[in-house]
Parts: sequence; structure tokens; C-alpha cells
Amino acid sequence: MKLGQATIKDIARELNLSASTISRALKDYPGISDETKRRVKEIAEKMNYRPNAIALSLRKSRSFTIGVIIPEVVHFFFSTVISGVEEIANSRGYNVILAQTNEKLEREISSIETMLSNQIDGVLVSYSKETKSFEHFTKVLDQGFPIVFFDRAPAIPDAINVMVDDYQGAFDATSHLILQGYKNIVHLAGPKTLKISIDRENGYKDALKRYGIEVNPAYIITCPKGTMEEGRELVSELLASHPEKPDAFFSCNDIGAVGAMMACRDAGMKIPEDVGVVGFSDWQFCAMLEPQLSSVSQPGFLMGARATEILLDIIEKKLDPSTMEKTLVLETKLMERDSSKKLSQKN
Amino acid sequence: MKLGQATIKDIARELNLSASTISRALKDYPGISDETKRRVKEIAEKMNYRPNAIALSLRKSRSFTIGVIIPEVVHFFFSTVISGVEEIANSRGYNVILAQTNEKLEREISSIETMLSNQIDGVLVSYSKETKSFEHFTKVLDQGFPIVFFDRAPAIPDAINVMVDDYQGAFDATSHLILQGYKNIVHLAGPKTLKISIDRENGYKDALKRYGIEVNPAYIITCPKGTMEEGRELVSELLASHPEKPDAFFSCNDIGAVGAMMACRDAGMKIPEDVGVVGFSDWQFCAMLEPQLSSVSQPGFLMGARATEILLDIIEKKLDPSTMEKTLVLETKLMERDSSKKLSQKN
DNA sequence: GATAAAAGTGCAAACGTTTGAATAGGGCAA
DNA sequence: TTGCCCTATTCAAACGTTTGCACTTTTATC
Repeated sequence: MKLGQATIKDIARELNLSASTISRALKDYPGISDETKRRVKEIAEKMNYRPNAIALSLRKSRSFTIGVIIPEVVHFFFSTVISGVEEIANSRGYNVILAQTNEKLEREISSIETMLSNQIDGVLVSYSKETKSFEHFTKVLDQGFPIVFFDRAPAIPDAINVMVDDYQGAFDATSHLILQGYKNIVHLAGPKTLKISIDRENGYKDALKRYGIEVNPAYIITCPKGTMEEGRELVSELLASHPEKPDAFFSCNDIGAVGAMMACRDAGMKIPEDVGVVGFSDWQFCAMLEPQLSSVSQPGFLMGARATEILLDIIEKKLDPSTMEKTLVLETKLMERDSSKKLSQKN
Repeated sequence: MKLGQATIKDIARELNLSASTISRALKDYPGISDETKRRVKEIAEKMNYRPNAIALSLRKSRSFTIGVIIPEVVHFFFSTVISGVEEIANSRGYNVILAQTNEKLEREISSIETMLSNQIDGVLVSYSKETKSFEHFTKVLDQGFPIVFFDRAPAIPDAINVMVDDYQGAFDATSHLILQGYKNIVHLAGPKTLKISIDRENGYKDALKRYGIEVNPAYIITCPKGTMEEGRELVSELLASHPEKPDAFFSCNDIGAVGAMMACRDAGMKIPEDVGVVGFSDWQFCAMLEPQLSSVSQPGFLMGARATEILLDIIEKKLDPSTMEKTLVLETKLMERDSSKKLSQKN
């Protein structure tokens, strides 16, 4: 009948009761007669009553909504993270509001502003590649607002992070290549603004050192864009210009690894016989390639889920940000596939 | 100083003015002296004032938030849709709240309920595979609440849809296989609950008829799960059991197509010489496979963007749902790659 | 039959904002 | 002085809930 949604007041009018009685009856508060409760619920049902969460938010200064700020949605890893966030948030009665920054600092700043305006209870952030200063985060953190960072850990003291052991993952991947008999291992590195890039590079370097191989700076190629074309081009150039050709590639991402595979194929090199390749992230398609691409798998869903659990625990005061463990490191797992299996190939 | 955020009242107290004056000053209403405006803005800035969008929502009965209900986030196509939605919503000043159903009807129903409770202004929906009855949508549509469906069009008269021309895409893909000289074309079909599955199957059938090829029911295999393993198994079985082996596969999704490619390889058949394969959706990885997989590309970003534009236009009354065009069909594009190029291979 | 306790319900304020209407003070013409 | 119009500001209600307190009525106790 009415235009908008039925409210508590409408029910009150209908039954000649006060709004407070309706509110209490609906919530099964003690002190309301069973008969009244029954009638209220019946009418509520009939009028298709749906509590107005906005009014509740205003009253309680709690919105039961968390924000997620992410560089890109169209990204296998991040989409798995979102999935994990959504799953936990939903199961604990929270909504998820989403913003993607497209790796732009400006979008990051405006997103967090809008979200705060919308009274979110907390936010999960993976900051953009452009972000070098973290004031827009510290400003709100200082006000006691809960932020949990994931994947990309910011240079903020005492910030709460959920990340993957990028160093160890890279170390494992590089070690694996060495143990398979590859000697000249090139690293396709990510932008230096991201801690994960640096960690992965360090893992790579330390693995080489561990096995007594000298780190060759010319073998570390930075791929700022992280696209397949970029990887393909840079690797092609390297192969063309370098007298002693590299015989393995460890890329900081899977897409770059595919680029490397293509460049190698272009140069007539066979994978894994002539050259080994390992990627990072273990995107879905790794198992579909020919040969299947070895990669360091990152538990995206788990990361999203754990980060959300921590955030909600902080929001609900089950966890105290000042005394809690600040960093949660999740383990990676090297998925050894054909692209790096020189040894088994020899059999 | 204070615990929470500064409010209009705080500014009012600070300047010994009333809340209404502050509100008007901040919005540059006429009738407020320039001097007052200046002072108000200065203090607002200093106190780090941030308007409370929740209070505004309550007042205006408008939340400037739209919902997106989607089967899965970890899905290339859907993630591109989300990206398009986010882009347009953001540029027009709206928030996006996200829910994934994991293809469960129950989640779909509870998601829309929660969103309505949260006073969203409208919702974009791609319904789940489990959904057979649409009452939970018609109920809210009848109340005049704006819903735009995308990709999967529901059986609801007058519902507003943005979809892809699945029929034409399938027709094109099948025609392409025929023109390349393949004769026994198998179709890996999707669940019959989805209109897109039926449309694609019809496109396949009609293309066969168009070229005078009889439709063989045994060549239509339904893959309810749509996983790679499922495709691989079903195709392997078919190849093993069928005396006259099929020489091409048109799959209703890319993952199934990869399964088919693997099964063919397992059976010692060469792609594209012995068997042609075409997928649907043109996921990122298609161009990374060996051979590269031909596929029907769906404009996911555009679909998200257009659906959002339509939804916001309805919300903002720029478009009238009763008189507007109900269905927007976006074109697909066949990406012809090596997996289906028998002819050029022969040269 | 008085008194107290218990049961059931209503009042009113609060959350932060907007907005139509009212008010105060000043200037100016008649 | 009166009357009128400006300008700048305030009042108060409204959006839909919740909740401490007060109020009425019934029931129990002595």
C-alpha cells in the first residue's frame, strides 16, 4: 500500500502500541507479554517489515560494514582475497563495501575518505603501487580507526599486516631451480615501491648465495608494469644481447613468467630442457599451460579470511591492537610443475 | 581530542552558532554571511570534519550505495564486470556493496534482504545456478525497487537486462569451426537452468543447420560443474566410446575447452590439425595457452559499466523503467586463434 | 484491605543531518 | 513613531531506531 518500506512506527500505529513496545517485542525483550509479541510479529510479517539498518547504524554508531580497498579487482590473487573477505564478513553479519584504486594514490585517498564518511567499522587495505607516503592512513589510524593491511605491508610502525612469506617463497623457488641444475637464473623483479617486490628479490638473492652462486646485477630485470608483453620484450632483449644466455627465470609474477616462456620459445629454447621457468602467485592458468608453469602459490582466500577475522576481532574488541601480534605471515607453497623440471625430464 | 569524529554540532558549539547555520555555511547556501562561511569552513577543516553519510542517508532516504550480487568473485568474467560497475559507480558518487552467492539460492535471498535493509538505492544481479523461482526478486521489483540483471537474464516479464548475445556468439563460433573444415562438432553445454546455456546451445544447433549439418544429440554433452576436470573426463569418455571420433569442440566456457584440449592431447590428437577447439568468454589465459585458444569474447567491463549506468539512471529518474527498452544486448567477438585454425595450418 | 512487588507499556531523548518556518535586529521611508 | 523590508541567524521537526526511566495496572503477601 504505502510507498516506502513499513517501519516500526507503522506497526505501532496499526496495533495502537508505542514504537518502543514494537522494538522490544521484535527483539524478544523480557517484559513484553507473549500475546503482544505474537501480534507484533504477525503484523510485522504481514507488512513485510524490514529493519532499517541505516537508522540502526546512526543510533549505534556502528554500521556493520567493512571496506576493502584493493588495487585491482580483475586480478586472480586479489579476487581470491575478496572472496575470502566476503565469506567471513558475511558469516559474521557484516557487509563489504568495495573500492578499487587501479593502483592510483588519488583513488586510494578518496576511497578511504568516502568509506569513513559512510561510517564503516573498519577497513582492509592493499595499497597502490603509487603510494609512497602513508599519511592518509596514519591520520585515521591515529584516531583509533581499525585498519588491517594485507599482502602489501606499508611502512607504518605498528600497522597490522597479513601477508605471505614472500622472501621464503622466492627463496624456495630459486633454490628449486638451482637444485634442478639451472645455473644462470634471471629474476624478473617488481616495482621497488612494493615491499613484496623487495622481499622476493631478497629471497632470490639469498638462495643464490646459499648455494654459492654470485648475484649478477644484470640478471635482475625490473618489470614495473608486470604485463606479459613487457616480460616478453625484456626477456627477448636480454637473450639477444647476452653472450652467455641465462638458463632459468624466476619471475615475481605469473604473467611475467608467461612472457618469459614466450620469449624463450621465440628464441628457439625448449622449456624445461634449455631453460627453466618459475612464476609467483600460482594463478589458475598455470596448470593449463604447456608445459605447466611452476609457481609459488599464495593463499589468497585464506589471506582475505584471516585479515577479516583479525579486523572484526579488533572491531568487536576481542583483540587489542596495542598488545596483539602485529604481523601474520602465511606460508607459500611451491607448486613444482613441468616448466622447471629439468631433472625428471632427463630420466 | 574527542573520541569520535567531529560533527556539525561540535563546530556549532565551537563557534557559538546553531547547527543549521553550520550546515548551510558548509554548503554555501545564500543568506549566510561571507564572514560566517569563512569561519565555519576554517574550523571544519581544522577539526577534520567529515560529513556523516549515514545521517544523511537517514534524512534523505537515499544511501548513494548500490549492491552487486554475483555468483562468484573469483571468475575472470565476473571480476571484469565488477570492475566496470565500480568504475561507473565511483565516478557518479555511489558506493558499491558486494555479495557473492557461490551459486547458492539461499545466499542470494539473504544477500538481497541485507542489502535492502541497508537501504541501497538499487541492485545489480546475476542470479545463481540454483535459482529457479524468482519470487525473491519480483517481490521487491513490485515495490518499485530498481533491479538491473546482467549476464543471466531471469524469467521475469519486464525485468531489465544487460546481456551478451550468447546465441550469436555461439553461432559465430560454430560457423567458424565449420568453415575451417571441421565436421563432427561436439558442444560442451552448461546447466539448463541458465538462459545463457540454452542460448549458446541454440546458437550451436542453428549454425549446424545453417550449413546443412544434422544435429547429433550424442554430441551435446552437459557439463553442470564447468570445471576443467569435468570437461577432460567427459571428453575422454566420449573419445573412447565413440567409433567416429568428433573433430571439434565448442565449449560454453573456456575452462571446459581447456579440459577438452587436454583430453584430446591424452588421446594423441593434435590441435588444430586433428581437432579444433573454441571456448567461450575469452579469459585472460586463452592467449597464453599452446596452442592459443580461440574463444568468444564477452565485454565484461562494458557490461558492468552499462548495467550500472542504466541502474543509476533509473535511480535518478533519468530513465523510466515502465517505458524504457528492457533489454540491452552487447555484441560478442570471436577471437580466432590457433586452436581452431585448420585451414591456415594447411598452407 | 492495605501495601508491595511484579508485569506490561509508554515517554522522551538521542544518533547527525537537513530544511521550512520563525525570529531578531537593523535600516529606511513615510 | 509606525510600518516594512532586509539580512543573518535560530527553532524545531523529521528520518527510524533504541533504551533508561517513569507510569499504570494487576497480582501477591501479610
